[in-house]
Amino acid sequence: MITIKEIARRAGLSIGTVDRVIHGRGRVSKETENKIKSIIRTTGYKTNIHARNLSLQTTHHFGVIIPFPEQDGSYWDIMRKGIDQAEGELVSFNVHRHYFYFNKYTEASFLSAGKEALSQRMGGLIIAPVLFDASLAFVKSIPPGVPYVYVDSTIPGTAPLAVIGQDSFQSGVCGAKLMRMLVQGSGDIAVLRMLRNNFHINERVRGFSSFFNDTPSIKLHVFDVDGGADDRTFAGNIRSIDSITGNCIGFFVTNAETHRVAKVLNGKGHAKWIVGYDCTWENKRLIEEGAIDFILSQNTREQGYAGVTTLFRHLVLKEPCAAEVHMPIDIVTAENLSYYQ
Amino acid sequence: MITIKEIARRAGLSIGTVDRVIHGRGRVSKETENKIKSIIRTTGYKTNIHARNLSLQTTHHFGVIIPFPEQDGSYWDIMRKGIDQAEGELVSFNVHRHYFYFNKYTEASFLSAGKEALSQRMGGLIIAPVLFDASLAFVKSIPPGVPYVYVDSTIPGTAPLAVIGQDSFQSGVCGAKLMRMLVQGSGDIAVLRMLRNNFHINERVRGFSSFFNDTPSIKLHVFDVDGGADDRTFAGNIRSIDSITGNCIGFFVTNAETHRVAKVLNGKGHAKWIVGYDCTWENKRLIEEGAIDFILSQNTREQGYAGVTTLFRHLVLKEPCAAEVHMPIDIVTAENLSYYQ
DNA sequence: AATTTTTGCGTTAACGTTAACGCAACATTC
DNA sequence: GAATGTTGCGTTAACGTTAACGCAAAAATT
Repeated sequence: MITIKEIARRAGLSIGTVDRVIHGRGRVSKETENKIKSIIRTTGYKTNIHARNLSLQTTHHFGVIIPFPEQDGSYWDIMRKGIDQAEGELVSFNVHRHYFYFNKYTEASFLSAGKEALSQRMGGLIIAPVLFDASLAFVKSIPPGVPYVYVDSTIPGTAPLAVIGQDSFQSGVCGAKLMRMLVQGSGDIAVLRMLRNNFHINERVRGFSSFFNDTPSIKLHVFDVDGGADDRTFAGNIRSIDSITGNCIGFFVTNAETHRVAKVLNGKGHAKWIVGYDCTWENKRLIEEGAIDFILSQNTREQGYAGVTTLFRHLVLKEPCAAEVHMPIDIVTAENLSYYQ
Repeated sequence: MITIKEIARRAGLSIGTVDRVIHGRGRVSKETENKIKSIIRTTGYKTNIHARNLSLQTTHHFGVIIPFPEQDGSYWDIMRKGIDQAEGELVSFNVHRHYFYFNKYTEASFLSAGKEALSQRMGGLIIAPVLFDASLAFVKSIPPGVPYVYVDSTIPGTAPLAVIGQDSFQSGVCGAKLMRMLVQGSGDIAVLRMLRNNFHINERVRGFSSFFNDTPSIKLHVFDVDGGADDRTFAGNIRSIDSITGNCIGFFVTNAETHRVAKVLNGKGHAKWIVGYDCTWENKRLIEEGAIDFILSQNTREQGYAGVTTLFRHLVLKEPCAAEVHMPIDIVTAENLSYYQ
């Protein structure tokens, strides 16, 4: 591996000049600059990461702006696990994560979390842009030079370092395939839209429905359900949906609140087929008990992990990284449950 | 972060002595040693990885002893992808992998590959111990100080740094669950044991069968099939199995040769349900075409990746690592296919 | 013409660890 | 008692990069 010293020797210059060229710090003649750059190109010089970090002696602070861990049925707690794991593996590089939580139901909460992250001068940001307008506004206030990656969702028209997420439409299709295997022949299926105006959830519904487009023997009923309601209200809503349709034998639940639906419908014995989302603790427990049949995992933990490593590769290793990371659509059921978290 | 220099200062000694204690290089009095060790404990000293690597300036050579990539329906080529990816991510650490392929049908081939790896003085080894006796013999000849990790399988009674693999029994159970959904009601199912005396394959058969223990409406027929046979012979064997049983509507194929079975049975239109193993190129293509219904992935790519990173964490970072890594049992079907490799 | 500023480069200490080397003081061997 | 280990420690150069500092010479401003 060629070093700066060797480049300097070949160019008949000092390492200081080479360093200035590499970092574009100026105070170098055009001619010298070109000479050094050509040597760098032809020799394929790569900066020694250890020497750099030893010399720089910097700590890297990553800001993580996500909803409170317990929201969405503790969905965000899973992501935190992945983030913490990544931080643990990168201690040697002085990488530290700082959480700035927000309430996913109020824009002000998001904005203040973002503001706080910026005021604490994070070197990079991991953002869950679940609130579209607030995210758009906030992202514009991020100083240039501070890279940010999106997890879970994305905001078109912005310039993140990377987008990490899952194809929600296709996951809906996948859910439909599983439901089709459970509900063979003909029957009615309820699709529970757990949030209005949520891109992910709408895409899941769209993907699910598309699968049954040419299947007249299956009838879909789409219902809006307030996933944030208290247990009593929620149970009442689910029960009334069940009684309205009467003969729905399958329920597709479009977010991590699947367990709450399962508890109402399959609380005493298995009565309905249930396909839902996300490997939260509660959902895993209910799969084990047989109350949920399939869970589609967003690989939430891996999303968090990938968010940190992406920032790490960019900020610490200064290496290029993929602009889009598509998480696989994991199918989780009782028989392979224990290997997912 | 505390440094060696600081430890030396607190102990009233020089950094040379501290270094000797840390590396157990002797030439230090018992009393001094204890004093330094206690300071290390109380301060939680952790060696600076960058300084170490900068100083050591070593290249790490990892030997990878696996079957020829094209064997087992190119199964091993997938693992190679994961290994190469890991190497790519670790270039900064001067980590290099060297392949020593063997023919999985001859022990001599394995032994010579292993011998060659040792003669080239690899710092660590990744071994696929698919040949039990040969692996056992070889592993005994590995010099102490050269760590090795197993991928795919394991050899009890040996002392690998880590074992990376999948619970084959449980994957068989998982395959049975999927088959049960495809073959509802009653019917006959063929189980193709693709290799004799192979631990993994036998476990998969055992897991699959156990699922149907209490299901009298399903009748299982276990057949031994030579997965190494040429296409003509192979097709003949599959066809004769099909005609012997006559009414088998589901086929459980216990290794990556699933595509060859699917080509024979579902070559023209979907006639039989097929559940098999491993996301090889051919298998993926046949899932897309609808000739294979479900594939259980061993996460082969991730196994290779984990093999390299495990050695890396041990040899380069000198950090502890998990002794057992269980890969999830990924369920792959047409609707989520594109996100797996 | 005298001054300040800019340009273009070299020099150097520092980051933390490693391991070779040096060197007293003491112990052992012939 | 002279020669030869051994023990227990300190000193130092090196690894490659960074960035502050210094300093001529040339250019620009008074």
